[in-house]
Amino acid sequence: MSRPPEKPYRIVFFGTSDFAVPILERLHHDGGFSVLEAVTQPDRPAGRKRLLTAPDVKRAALSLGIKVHQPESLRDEAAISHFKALQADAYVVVSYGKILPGKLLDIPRFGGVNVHASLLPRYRGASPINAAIAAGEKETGNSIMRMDAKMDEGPILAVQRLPIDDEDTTASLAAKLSRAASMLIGPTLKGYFEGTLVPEPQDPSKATVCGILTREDGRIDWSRSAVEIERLVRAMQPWPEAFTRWARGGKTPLKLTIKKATVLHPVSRCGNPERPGTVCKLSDGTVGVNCGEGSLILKTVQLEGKNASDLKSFLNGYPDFANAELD
RNA sequence: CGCGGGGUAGAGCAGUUGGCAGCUCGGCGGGCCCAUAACCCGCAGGUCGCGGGUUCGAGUCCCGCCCCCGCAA
Repeated sequence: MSRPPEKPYRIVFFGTSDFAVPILERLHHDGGFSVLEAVTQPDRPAGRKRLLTAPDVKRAALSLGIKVHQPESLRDEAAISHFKALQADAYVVVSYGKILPGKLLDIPRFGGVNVHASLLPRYRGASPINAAIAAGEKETGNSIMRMDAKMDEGPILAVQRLPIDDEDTTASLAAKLSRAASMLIGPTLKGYFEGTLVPEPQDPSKATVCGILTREDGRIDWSRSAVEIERLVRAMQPWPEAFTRWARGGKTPLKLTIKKATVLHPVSRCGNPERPGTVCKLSDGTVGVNCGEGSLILKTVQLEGKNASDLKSFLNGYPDFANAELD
């Protein structure tokens, strides 16, 4: 506001995944900022063909005409001198995927500002959206903080809250959060730069931490409750996806991904109260699975090697699934 | 050349040593019933992913290509 448009703040953007893209775009189109370059992870081999793949932020930056920088390391002398030469006012960091060393954060006069998709100090760490859904939270949000050397522990500049819908997956919720954060980033940066926003320290006694997800985090433990498993299905979308194993006819078990499920009953089981993981066919033609507590209706599944299909179709091809034991 | 599974009716699948292309669901028509995601009768619907080859004959065997999926990231 007090800043004339010919002197925009000089920003270096650090980001990698698609979550960061709307925020980068917003900053780029905001006349109050000049995005000097987008720092993102190097292209990596990905996909079935092991093709070298560019991060989403790289593609977005290129189409916006923003210079892209993909250092292997931020800790060598070359990196330090590169960033010193940029003479940025601040770094904006959104799901970059690497820790920024303190030495780097000390370079710009306003340091680093990070967007984190949780209501800090809860869900610090690498998978805040997944963790919030899996825990059954009713709301989550974004926190914009000033960065310090420790992970997600810096003082808070701004918070926005967002309800978690019963149907939300990590994919759908991340899209909402990303869009929301893109609206908040500009005003927050300006407030911070101009001193009207006072960073508030986090209360460490309320902190929780979530780690980076692995494939195994998607494995379904049928001894858990139906409510928890249904949340897991949504929390693990789009990756790694909730899965179980089906040893069809005693053959080698195949991975069965549960793409959509609903809670049949939170407490009681379907069919005979067998061991958890037992499938039972219901009178209306749908299929339930007994859990440690309650039972789950499967809606959409995908067997290893096959395309995803709804349960009705699946049963047409695999009628024996109605009596399957899942593991 | 990273490893592996797959492509057959609208959907999901089966198809044996090469020998008339099948099952379940869905669709259409008819029947039955107080009633149904129930049951009975009938009908339609296929360039078997694409292109070559072997053969009297290929969904099936051989070669090339495309696409989907799991592992791996």
